[in-house]
Amino acid sequence: MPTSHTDPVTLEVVELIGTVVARYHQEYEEAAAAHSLTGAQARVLGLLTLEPTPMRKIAEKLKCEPSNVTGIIDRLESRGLVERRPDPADRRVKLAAPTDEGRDTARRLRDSLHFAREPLGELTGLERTLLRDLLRRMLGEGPAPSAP
Amino acid sequence: MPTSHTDPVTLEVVELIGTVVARYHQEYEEAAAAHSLTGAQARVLGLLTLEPTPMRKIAEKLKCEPSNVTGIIDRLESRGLVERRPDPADRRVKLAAPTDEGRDTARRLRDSLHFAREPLGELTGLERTLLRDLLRRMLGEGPAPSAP
DNA sequence: TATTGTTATACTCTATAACTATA
DNA sequence: TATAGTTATAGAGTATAACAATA
Repeated sequence: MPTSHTDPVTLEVVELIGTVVARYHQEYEEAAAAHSLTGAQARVLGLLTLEPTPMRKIAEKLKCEPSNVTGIIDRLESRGLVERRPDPADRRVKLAAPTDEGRDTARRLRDSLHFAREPLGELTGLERTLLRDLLRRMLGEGPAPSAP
Repeated sequence: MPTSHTDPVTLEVVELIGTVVARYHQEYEEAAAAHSLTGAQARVLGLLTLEPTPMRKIAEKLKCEPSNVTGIIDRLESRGLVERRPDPADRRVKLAAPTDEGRDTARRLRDSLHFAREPLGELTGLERTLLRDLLRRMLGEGPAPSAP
């Protein structure tokens, strides 16, 4: 039963994943910088394009303290990419939402993220399906290897 | 020829890799914090355990400006985990090297990084070999699918 | 002249604690 | 009283520019 954590194959997979992580982050930061955004600002902006979000919830997604979100939204707002709206249901809450320009910036940024797409070009459709199923199982997102 | 960058499988793989990256980073930061180190300090300390390294080269590995390395090494040095040594071959160069305590801390930190080992426990040896070969090809590290 | 490391400066992200306005 | 958001503060990482020592 090959579940050892120190066999050569496992160690190499760990190292390869480390390489993937490093490349992913580097490209993400560069793509953000190309739009004059920091990584944190880019992440928040991307988050808000899904739906207007209370400050508190943004902090949870970012896994940081709520007080930090104030500054990040401040800077995005001062650039006209985000606005604060009142929540009709609870006057304590402020919803952060992207402006039209913010949505446009987020879209262009998303399109510029080539990583994990360029490299995947090396793999056939079958191999990508295989990779998807392996990653799914690894992440415990159900072993269901559905059809491509 | 399935090399599209927008088919459902590719998009899901991209998303899964994003999840892997997020989990990896989170656990790395937590492991570093458990040893009272920042992520950057932990990365540098790990780097130095491979070999004593000139300040300039550390900056290249971290992909940051050399001026930043001064502060990171300062903080590691003030805690007794790292020391600066002269380079006999070039008196301009300072080599950063871990102390015994630094090496010990780096080892304990490395042992505490469970990610990409725990999740891999879900996969059989054959599946891990498969995953390794897919990641290798994706990263352009040679298509050689050597035996497990 | 060019390179290595450092200093000085400014900005962003981070956590902590105290504050306000609502609930 | 409890919660949402903010402010104030301090520490760390980052880039830029200028500097001393050495090559």
